[in-house]
Amino acid sequence: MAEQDEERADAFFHALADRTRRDILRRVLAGEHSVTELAASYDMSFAAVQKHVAVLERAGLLTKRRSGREQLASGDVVAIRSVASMLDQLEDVWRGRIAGIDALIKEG
Amino acid sequence: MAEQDEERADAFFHALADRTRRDILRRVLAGEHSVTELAASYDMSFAAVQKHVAVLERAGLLTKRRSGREQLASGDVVAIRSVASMLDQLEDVWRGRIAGIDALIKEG
DNA sequence: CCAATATACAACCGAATGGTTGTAGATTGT
DNA sequence: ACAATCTACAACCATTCGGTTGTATATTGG
Repeated sequence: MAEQDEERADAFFHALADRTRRDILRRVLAGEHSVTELAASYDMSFAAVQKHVAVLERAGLLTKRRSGREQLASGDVVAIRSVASMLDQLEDVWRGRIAGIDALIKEG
Repeated sequence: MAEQDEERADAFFHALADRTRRDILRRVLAGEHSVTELAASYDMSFAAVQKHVAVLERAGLLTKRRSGREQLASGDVVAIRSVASMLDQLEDVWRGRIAGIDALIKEG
């Protein structure tokens, strides 16, 4: 896998490795929400939530759109699909092992 | 999602958020490898690699089997599938939004 | 039995993470 | 114009992370 893909993978998985961020992602996948709206849902400071949103944005899992003084966040389902496809690639490696074993059995 | 699932998700995504660990996972998905064998592949101490293996093991992405003085590590494809299904659930949330929009359009 | 091998784990260290408070810049409504 | 609102970001702090070295414990081969 290319270096750039590894960096993307680092960012993706790191962003997903926090339950507050996963929860934020669920909300913004269901529909647009301003940062203030999101922050109201959690027992932590606005700044903390804003940082979580920024992590998700840097990872490309979420995009923001300005609307007046609000910043409306939206989940990016395409990015989520690309994380899923990384896992599929891991599965393919495993299938390769099985295929190898099958080949050995058939050869035997 | 239940508390226990969130903990599993934390462990899964955290384990996957490091490229050395993802690489180890690829190797042990392809076939069994001892910790020493794995350690030989990376430019870091044996102890560092052993810790990475331990993180993957705690997350349930890898299992070990003793063989003499060696510990043979093997990737668990079922665990990987369950990470993928967590992403599928996120996708479902997004589909719910689309379904909602479609409904609105049809109503309108 | 004993030396070599394979693993595990503790203690430590610098950097990153997840949280805080405080400050400052846009934008809006009156 | 100006007070209120929404957001961004810096500085700080405790904890976790990813690495190190060193030590201890099994297991094996000769």
